[in-house]
Amino acid sequence: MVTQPRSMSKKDRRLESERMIMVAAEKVFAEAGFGGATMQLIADVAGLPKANLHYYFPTKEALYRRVVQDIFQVWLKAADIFDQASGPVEGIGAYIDAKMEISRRHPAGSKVWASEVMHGAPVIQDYLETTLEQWTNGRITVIQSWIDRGLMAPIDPRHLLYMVWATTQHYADFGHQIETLNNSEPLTDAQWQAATDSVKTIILKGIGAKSA
Amino acid sequence: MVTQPRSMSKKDRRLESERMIMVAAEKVFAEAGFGGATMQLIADVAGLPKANLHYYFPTKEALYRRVVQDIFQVWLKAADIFDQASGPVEGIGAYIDAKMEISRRHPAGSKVWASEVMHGAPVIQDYLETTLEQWTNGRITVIQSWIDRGLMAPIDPRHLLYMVWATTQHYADFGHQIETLNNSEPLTDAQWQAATDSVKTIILKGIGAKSA
DNA sequence: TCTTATTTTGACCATATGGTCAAAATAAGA
DNA sequence: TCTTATTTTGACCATATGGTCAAAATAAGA
Repeated sequence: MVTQPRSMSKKDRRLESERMIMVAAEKVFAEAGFGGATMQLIADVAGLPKANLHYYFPTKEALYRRVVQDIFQVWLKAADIFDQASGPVEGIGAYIDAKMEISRRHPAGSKVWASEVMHGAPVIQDYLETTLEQWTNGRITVIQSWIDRGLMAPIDPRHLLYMVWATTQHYADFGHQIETLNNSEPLTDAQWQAATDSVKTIILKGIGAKSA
Repeated sequence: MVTQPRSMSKKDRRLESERMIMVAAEKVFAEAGFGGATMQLIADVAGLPKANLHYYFPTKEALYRRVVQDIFQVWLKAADIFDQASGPVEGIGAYIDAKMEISRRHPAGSKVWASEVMHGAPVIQDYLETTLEQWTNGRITVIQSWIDRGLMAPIDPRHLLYMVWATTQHYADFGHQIETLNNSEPLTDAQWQAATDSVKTIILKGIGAKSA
């Protein structure tokens, strides 16, 4: 099946077209913002006529909404690591690893998310109030239990979470600035590793984390 | 002079109009992004007819450019504190204080800056390559000297700076998310203080900072 | 008071953009 | 092979938006 797939099934075409559009949309929304993105540009990037986008996604906003929801899922998944950890060194360490990896692999998604929140979360406000709040409270409980067991210093778990989010996402959202300050070169594997190590070292030491 | 200033001098009118427009523009650009902002909305917020904006600022882009440049100046100024410090506890501590204060007082400015950088810095790329790079290298030298004098652990100064930027600006850029997770209430004075303290505690402890 | 330079403003224009529509193409099933 | 349901696409439309312009208003100076 290496040569021409010639004709795909209707179902496959649909899935493939939707995927092409979503990928293109994520990229364009990240680079231009919701207001600056045009359906025509997304269509060009996806390699489809503009009218076709409107066949799959009724409006620009509906397409944007789907992109943001997708990103939120990736974001949540990375958080699972937290729970199966025995203590802060493992849990927060692994969470930082996962979030740095996402920043590296999905910078566009991170930017779309940042942009959405910065503009007051017009589209995912309900997610913030439900899913995100629950997730956050759950993690706060876990961190608090580590504090209670003497596995880390009595830091406000909330601000610790914000610091992890801020720092890891910064490498995606402000990637352009970081690249410019790196002689306009993308970070190498080694530099990403050094960045991740620095972040982990400072935070884990900063909260006095002990292995369980 | 408490009552009607009735007629202002031409010079004053010019200055006041420009100021009104800049303030309105910062707000609207922060809330809607460059692409989503309209000259009409900026005019409405400024309380002036749209045609008047174009008398003072030839194009939307020129107005945006001025807003971004203004923000960059505030940003740079906060950094002066760094130099007159005797060691990391004082220098980085004061820098975090200053940046948290900016996040609190000028959230719109911070958002415009974040948005500009996220979209590849189309307007202030030259500043990133010149002023920002020089400032960064200068501060790296200072931090390195602290490390050499044994006043802090051998952390890569670059990643330390990124962490400070990321964390402090997060409280402005993601202020909406933080507010949502705070029962949809803005942070109180005490909460801002607690946030600032948390950030300072974790980072200063994380880099093993010693008073000079 | 009169003239001039600057500032303000409503009306207007060209263009870009989100979205629609109907005809053509194509896969699925009879 | 033939019919039907789904998908694709070029052409088109209404509207929003950045920007222009000339007339009116206003402050500065003679």
